[in-house]
Amino acid sequence: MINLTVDGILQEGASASDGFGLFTSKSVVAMRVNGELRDLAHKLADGDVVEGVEISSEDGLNILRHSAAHVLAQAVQTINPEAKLGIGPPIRDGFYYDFDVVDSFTPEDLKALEKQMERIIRSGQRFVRRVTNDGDARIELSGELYKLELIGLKGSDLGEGSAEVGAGELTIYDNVDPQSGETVWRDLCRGPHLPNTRMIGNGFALTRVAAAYWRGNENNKQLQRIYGTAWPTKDELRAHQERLEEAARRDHRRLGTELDLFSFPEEIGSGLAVFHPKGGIIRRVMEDYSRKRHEESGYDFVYSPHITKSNLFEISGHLGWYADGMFPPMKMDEEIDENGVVRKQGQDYYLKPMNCPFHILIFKSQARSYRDLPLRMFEFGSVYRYEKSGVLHGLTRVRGMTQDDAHLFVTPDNMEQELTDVIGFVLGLLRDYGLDDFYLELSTREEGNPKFVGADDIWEKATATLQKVATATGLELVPDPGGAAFYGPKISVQARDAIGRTWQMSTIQLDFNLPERFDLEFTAADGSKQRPVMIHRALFGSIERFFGVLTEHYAGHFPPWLAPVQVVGIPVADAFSDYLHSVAAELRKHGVRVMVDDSDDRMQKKIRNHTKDRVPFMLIAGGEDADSGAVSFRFRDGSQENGVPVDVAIERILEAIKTKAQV
RNA sequence: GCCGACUUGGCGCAAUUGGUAGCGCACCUCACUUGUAAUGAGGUGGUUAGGGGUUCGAGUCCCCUAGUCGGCUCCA
Repeated sequence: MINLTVDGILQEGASASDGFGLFTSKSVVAMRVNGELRDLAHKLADGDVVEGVEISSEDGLNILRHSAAHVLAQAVQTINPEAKLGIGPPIRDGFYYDFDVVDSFTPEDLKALEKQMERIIRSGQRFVRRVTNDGDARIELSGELYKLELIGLKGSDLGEGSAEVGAGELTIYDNVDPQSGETVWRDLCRGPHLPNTRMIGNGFALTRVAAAYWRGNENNKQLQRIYGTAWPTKDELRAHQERLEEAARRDHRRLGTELDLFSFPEEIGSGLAVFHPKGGIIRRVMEDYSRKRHEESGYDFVYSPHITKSNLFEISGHLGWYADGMFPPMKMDEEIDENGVVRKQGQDYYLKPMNCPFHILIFKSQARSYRDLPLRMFEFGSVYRYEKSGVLHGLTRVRGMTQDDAHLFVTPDNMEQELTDVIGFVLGLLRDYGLDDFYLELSTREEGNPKFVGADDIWEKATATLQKVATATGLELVPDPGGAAFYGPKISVQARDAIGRTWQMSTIQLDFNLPERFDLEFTAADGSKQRPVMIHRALFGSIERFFGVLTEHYAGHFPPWLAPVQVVGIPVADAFSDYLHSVAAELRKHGVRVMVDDSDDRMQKKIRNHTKDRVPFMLIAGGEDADSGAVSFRFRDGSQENGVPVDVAIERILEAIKTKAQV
């Protein structure tokens, strides 16, 4: 008889000695004992504080997925005993397991492995924890070289490998066949696990195979990784798969083709996009509005060339630490005349990977006074970065892009006000584009790491300032210690889209390095020379990327102010084309992007076409409408409103455009 | 960059074990003139990403190059 506190209630003289006795609900799959996750089989001691872990909780799902990963590994080694085990942790929505195998897995292999997993699951093997020690484990797992490496690393920072060996005792989980009582498989593992494999149920699926570097280091061997997903029920698995399908339907690469917005012609090269007329309208409207807002907020518009002599990026330091990410130089060789005299000096020119040094030169073009500051320079600056081929992804990771880039040169005294203004500006503008669910991330330096440049006091002041202005927004603030660039701390704005995915949008970054390198200064009120602080800030990140994010956010249903075609007129029959043309002419006078579909398709076909094209307003007119001076609205969702007087219809359309409403 | 898969007319897809490229949409022509998601008929269009090889014969097999996709690593 022991005393336990179970789910917050004190049980004196409890008869149960483990979780099986304590929790009768089948949905409790593990427990927290004094804060530590334990198997249900864990023997409880007097005074323990115990909480049941529901399978649908975050901990429960992780345990389910981790157990599924074990079953996958067992299945792989059943089919291929030569496979060596890497690590197999739970991840968001699922799990993976890494294997060292001679031949990589195929989709057919996955089918076979799923079948094998089902067999293991149905056999109801028990997961049994066994404490071991380094020496015994090394003997027992002598064939598993990766596991041996993990044993050697026990206690150090393993990242995802921490599912294998934790800080406490070294443990192995045996899979015990319930009929024979024999151990049929084992894995080095910290646990905990489900009581038995049967509880994994049928809500799992293997999803894909991929290569992954052992312990995440690209200098290490690549292992074959199998990804899977696992849920408490088949229905939840199905719901997850439907979420993936919804994301696929919204994929901007697919919509870019379907809606004729942009393409990546192979002839131009990887990661280099062209915008088609319809995408061009959206982009231009995005840019126009951004320009207008910047103008209203006191930014100066500047322009700079796409290429520069190497010298500029030597001063900035980019060639020193970032040359791999830049396109290689255009070499202008020196010319020597017949007398051996250098007529023209050789030069390397580079495509710019960033705009800051150019803006700095504008700052330096004259002596600056504290009265000039803050100085805010804005440019839609096109930059080129030689991203590795494997990382390119639609518009969100490209090699040529245009940043909505600004650099603010401020005095240390300006800093707080300026940062407050910038963050307000950023959030306001993002909201205008239809994103309104944000959180902030504050990236700070790692204490004691010498790679971070700049004086301690200015780091402290800058970090405190960022913290203060970020907190003042009232948004959730996630710390990112050690995530700062070496030259300064930053705030990044993370936005959640319509289906809950988060995208890193704007960054606001302080820079103590470039003002130093370029020896920037201004004359203070007391006549002394002082160094300004630089703030880098991009709202969209890049226009291309933001375009991609908005496309996915709206699933192609751009709000009227952004839609390439805002209104399309559809006559019920040819005879009503002229009537709709006159309505269109009136709309056009107000700057509305409108067309009348007077092709000889049938009306139903036109409705179908323009619905698929995501035109926000379809205006339909036939005899009834023409007679009464009205039109009928049809919207993208299929709803309709008939007999709306033309002037009312026009007013509604103009209002929706003006207010940036979604329809 | 690494591992794997993939690349067939503008788009989406077919083509038994290698036997000599088809379909839908789009496009063009003609007819039809229609009240809320596909009118009918006819037609144009591909040396199967590019190059090389094996073979009597290659979209199908092999190699190289480019591109795409999924991951890994990376993202100043």
